[in-house]
Amino acid sequence: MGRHSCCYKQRLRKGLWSPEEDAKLLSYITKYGHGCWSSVAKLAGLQRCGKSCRLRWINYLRPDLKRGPFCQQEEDLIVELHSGLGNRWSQIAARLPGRTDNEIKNFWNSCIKKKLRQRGIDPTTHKPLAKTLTENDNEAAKNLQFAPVKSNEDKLLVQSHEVSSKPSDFAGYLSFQQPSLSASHDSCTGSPLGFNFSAIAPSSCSLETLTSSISTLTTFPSTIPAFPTPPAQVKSSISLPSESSCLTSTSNGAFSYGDSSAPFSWDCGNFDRQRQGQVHPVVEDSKWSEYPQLPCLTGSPFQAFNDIKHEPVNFQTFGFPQPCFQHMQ
DNA sequence: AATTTGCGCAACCGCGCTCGG
DNA sequence: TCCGAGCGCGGTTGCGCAAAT
Repeated sequence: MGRHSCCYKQRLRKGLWSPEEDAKLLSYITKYGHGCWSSVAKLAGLQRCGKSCRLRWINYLRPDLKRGPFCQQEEDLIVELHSGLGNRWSQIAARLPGRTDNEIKNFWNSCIKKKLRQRGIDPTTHKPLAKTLTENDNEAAKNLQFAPVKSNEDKLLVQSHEVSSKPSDFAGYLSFQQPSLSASHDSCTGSPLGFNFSAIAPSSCSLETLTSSISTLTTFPSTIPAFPTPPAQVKSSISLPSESSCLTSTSNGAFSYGDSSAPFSWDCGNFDRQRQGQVHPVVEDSKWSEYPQLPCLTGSPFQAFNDIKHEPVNFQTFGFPQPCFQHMQ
């Protein structure tokens, strides 16, 4: 813990607050409110800088603080919000009454990060850890990713990753596991955009098995928020990740509304942290030829993978509600 | 029993923004 | 328009305690 330069100049106290200091600050703010923090310090008779007083009040003395350990519901909400907002702790805290940004940040860094990693999820991207992205094609094939996601009948889930296990495990895993889905939201409107789900596929599992296993997973849990009603007319869209990010990104099958000229668009997900939660621009029909196109991936995932595995291309889009497949390497 | 290591959390740092003079 | 003070936020530090050695 360092000390503010103003504290040096004015020989102000640093470090932990004593109960007496807390009492002074609490008593003063309860009576008069805080107003200008630099004057609070003086008027309350504290040898502290205003900044320190503000922090102490916000993180500890405020009467509406909840305290105590985070419950599972709060933890889930933090993960969900973080997937859309990133490290914007103050915005996340605004959605958790009684919790401070500092508290949430500490909880994230000390607990949640670790838990996510244990589950094979990258805490930064909220996507499966991409440990095999640089390995050879055979290895990449085991990590084939299935992007979308949702059919007209509110069915179908997403995607695979790898793990070493018996082929038979995979079918069982998908069939019996109630997946922990996380919803992604539009950061502007707050409306749900899509869902992330990762299932673990054994490395020895054939892609045919994998495909059939996915098809057995057909029901959304009832807790998933309502999906936005798609408009009558749907327009395909494409968004462009940066050249570097496209090599390491994963897909979550997010839906997004386009701008006013495009009633609805859908893409294969978020490509890097900067773009997460943003509404991607809709590409005009006439501009499509300017972008790298993949083969139409309406066949099996296996075929799709074979078609695109050597292409350093971003992704493929389809009109809602067609599923598509994506692969990164 | 003494020492080391790891972890959680409170508090500080430093940057960028806003606002008033 | 410029400048400085104040504020808010995300990142970082280091204290204190418990577990491990």
